[in-house]
Amino acid sequence: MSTVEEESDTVTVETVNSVTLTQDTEGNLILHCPQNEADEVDSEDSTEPPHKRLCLSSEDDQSIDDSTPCISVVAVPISENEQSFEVTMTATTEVADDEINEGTVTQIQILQNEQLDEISPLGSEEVSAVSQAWFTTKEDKDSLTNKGHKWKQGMWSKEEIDILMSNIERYLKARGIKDATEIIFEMSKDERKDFYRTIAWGLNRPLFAVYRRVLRMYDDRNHVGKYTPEEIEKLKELRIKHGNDWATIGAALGRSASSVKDRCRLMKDTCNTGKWTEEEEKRLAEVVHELTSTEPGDIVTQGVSWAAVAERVGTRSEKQCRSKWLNYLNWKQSGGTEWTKEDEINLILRIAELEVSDENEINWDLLAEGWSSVRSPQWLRSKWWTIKRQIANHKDVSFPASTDSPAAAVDSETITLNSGTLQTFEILPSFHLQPTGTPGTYLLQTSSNQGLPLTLTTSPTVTLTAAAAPASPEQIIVHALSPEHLLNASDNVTVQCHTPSVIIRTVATDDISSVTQAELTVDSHIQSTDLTDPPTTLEANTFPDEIHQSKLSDEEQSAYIDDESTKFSGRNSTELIDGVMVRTEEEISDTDLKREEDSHSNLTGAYVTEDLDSPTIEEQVDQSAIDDETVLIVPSPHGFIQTSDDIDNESALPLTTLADPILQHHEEGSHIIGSCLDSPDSEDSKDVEDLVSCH
DNA sequence: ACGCTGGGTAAGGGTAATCAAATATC
DNA sequence: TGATATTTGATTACCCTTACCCAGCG
Repeated sequence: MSTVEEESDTVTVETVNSVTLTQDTEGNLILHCPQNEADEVDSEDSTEPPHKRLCLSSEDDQSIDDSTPCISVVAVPISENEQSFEVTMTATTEVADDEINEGTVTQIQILQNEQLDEISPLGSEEVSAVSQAWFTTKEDKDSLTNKGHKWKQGMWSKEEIDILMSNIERYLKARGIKDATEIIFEMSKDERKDFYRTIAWGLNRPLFAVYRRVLRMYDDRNHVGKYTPEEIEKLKELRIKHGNDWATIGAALGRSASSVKDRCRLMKDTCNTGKWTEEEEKRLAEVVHELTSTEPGDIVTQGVSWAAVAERVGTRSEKQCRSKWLNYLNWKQSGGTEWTKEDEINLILRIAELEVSDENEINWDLLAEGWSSVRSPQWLRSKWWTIKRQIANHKDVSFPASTDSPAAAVDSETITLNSGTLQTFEILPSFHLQPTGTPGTYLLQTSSNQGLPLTLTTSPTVTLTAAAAPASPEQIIVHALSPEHLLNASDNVTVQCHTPSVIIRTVATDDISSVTQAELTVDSHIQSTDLTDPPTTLEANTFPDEIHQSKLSDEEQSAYIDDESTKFSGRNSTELIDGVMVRTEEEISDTDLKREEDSHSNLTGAYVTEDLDSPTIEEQVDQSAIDDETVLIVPSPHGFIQTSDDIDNESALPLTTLADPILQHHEEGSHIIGSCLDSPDSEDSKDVEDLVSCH
């Protein structure tokens, strides 16, 4: 506990650890802490620089939570021998000032590095050490590496940029500076002392990486866009005049040095453009193999000096050579096969199986290994990106969902299918399943600021989320359709999911008391599906009773089960109907075809086909009832299909916690929400492939 | 003189977005 | 068969790391 006294330009805060906080005339808060006392809480090897973090907490000691202002500062010894260290708390001035001005009692804790883990998302000793190191030399890097430090490389994630921007913002605020460019481009090194170090906090990147990024971000000569023919001409002249003095050339062109440097790399007097001739390709292959000491037919994706290759090829730039080789020629020469839809699905599944928390963790080399239709790891990565880009909100969706939330949280991957074609794939944040009181019935809830986990774009789209929460006894797959998709069912939509059995039914508005709710109904006592046996059959008689049927379309419904396959089948083929149709599809493998033959044999085939005499969606859902909801009901693999009673809307409904965010995000109105429960104990269930068609 | 700090530069491997040509589909 | 949509190849603006350099300072 500490008391605060306020002075004209200096604030001193005494703490239990006798830490002294002062504010200088520039508004910086400076912490003074006797070394011996710091040692009490810092048992670190004294050879390690003291990286401490201050935590301000209110008197009621809410400990460390979101409501508690936490601050990050670097504690740097004033000198090796002095018994104190000094900290500049630029990032937290506002919080500190508030506390101080209000005269509240503030507690300052000095946490050891280990403790930082508890309060900082990225906080760890490694993070501190890395983000405060410039890495000037190879030795610096090796030294940190040898100490077990690791740091992030590659493209900056949105989260990292957010942290950086936030750090900069707080730095500016603390010093009353309006524009960061003042610091970056106008201040002297001395004036901006500690700027980069301060804003690097919380980032697991070396200081020079932060420095680079900040320079790029705030350099208005960067991001200027495409070079005009005039600029190119001028660039050529300047290049002759100034050689590799990129800074000078850039200044003359109003471009950043790196921009003009990069542009010059693309301009080679002898460069051809357009289609490669056979002769060029031949030469490229020869040069690559020669320079890498490999043989024709070998797969070469790394360790190639493209500048050297381009030099020898003569008619192409290094970029052109690299692109041609990695995206075509090497694959062609080594007997690669064509990329198919199955490959695409396979890619999605393989990535899902990796269960990596960050896309950057994906080892594309490993993933591409032995995959004949993959042209190169780099190519595969871009393929993945292409798939992702097809999702409208892919930029807003973080890669993985964390799985360590309570049982009700389900991590999901989403696959969007459009008109029978696999369109997109993404992994979404957690969903929350809430028991409704009706056994086997859950509510699906998305996190507060998360949009509907469904990609409902201009064309009929079904999004399917495949749950992968190991802790959840019943995994869930959800997909949805906008009402338009049902009403304008001129397109076929097929959803494939990894569950042993799927049954879809629709529920009219009247059946649902709240239009803002989405209901997932799961019945666990229906017929059990033996996933260990190849084609498993879902019995037709397990299908919903009159109530269900009244909500189902006239069309046949079927569920397809394939426990052998770990892949999604490629395409679909569904004819359209009015309403909702559940139907088995099969298209790729012989096995599938065989099952198709058995589709009407409920007990032996992989399919369950049912003819339901029910109104069509069009009949049930009129425009005035746009908020109607359609529920897809999917039985647990080990369970049974729910009876009509179970699915009774009245029993299932009063569920108000769900869906508002979903529906609000999608004004189209009603959606079909379906769930597939995956068996908790069966790995096989993951290998099950279901095809459900909705029309 | 030397090591450290805090930058700074050039080179080049790489990514992601866009454009255009080729091909498929309606 | 022609229009349109989709796929694929090529291009390019921009990003990031590596390796090296340098001035100022204690």
